[in-house]
Amino acid sequence: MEKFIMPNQTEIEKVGNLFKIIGDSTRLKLIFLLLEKPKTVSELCQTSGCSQSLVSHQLKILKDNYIVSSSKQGNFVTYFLIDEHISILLNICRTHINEKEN
Amino acid sequence: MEKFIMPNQTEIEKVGNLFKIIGDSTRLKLIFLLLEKPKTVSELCQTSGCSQSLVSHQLKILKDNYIVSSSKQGNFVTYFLIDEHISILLNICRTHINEKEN
DNA sequence: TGACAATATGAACAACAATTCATATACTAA
DNA sequence: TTAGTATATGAATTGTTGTTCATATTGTCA
Repeated sequence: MEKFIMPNQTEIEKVGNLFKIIGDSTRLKLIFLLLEKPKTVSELCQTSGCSQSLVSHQLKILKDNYIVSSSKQGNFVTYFLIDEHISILLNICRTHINEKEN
Repeated sequence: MEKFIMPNQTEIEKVGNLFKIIGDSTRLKLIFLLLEKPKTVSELCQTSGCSQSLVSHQLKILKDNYIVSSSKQGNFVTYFLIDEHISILLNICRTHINEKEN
């Protein structure tokens, strides 16, 4: 049990925003794909089955929220997850789901 | 580092849904208030500053998603968090935010 | 340079979700 | 039973967000 400190409204909104970002199937799929290993936009399009435009739009949102970063080699842009918190969050969430639902 | 297993579409949607539930400021505020200790609807209205109707609506969503439960004594209904996963999720998220933003 | 490939982006649309308002239900106490 | 309190809920509205479409940008290689 961690010590609990009630966050102020600003922090509540930041936390809420992070969960909102992850709380979308398309973005979450991209995150899971990147969890395996870094990938280019076109690889993400293929493996996710989403359109190129949609993938780019959602990657931008993930990037603006410090969840992924990218590097460019020629025409290709490779995206990767920035840190491990996301991975931990996802694992806890999956545990929660498996316990609470059928 | 945890072992990684790519989830299927169904699991992705479940995980996404859970994050979506938490990813709303009003619900998150209620969760934080309940993290301190169980509270009645009217207590939640007072401490959150939200209308009674809004609080009830959002509590229903939290309940439908197995995040809170409730018990009734007379006219009053006390809500409480079901398990500790939420608390862990929130702490990780707060850590993430403090590291990545100013 | 010109043609092509990979990615990004603005605008429009459609779907969805949060909030409010009015009212219903359930319970208590007189 | 009646009045009053706590909570729940349906419908309407408003705001937000995901997705698509068309097009722009950036880089490669003949």
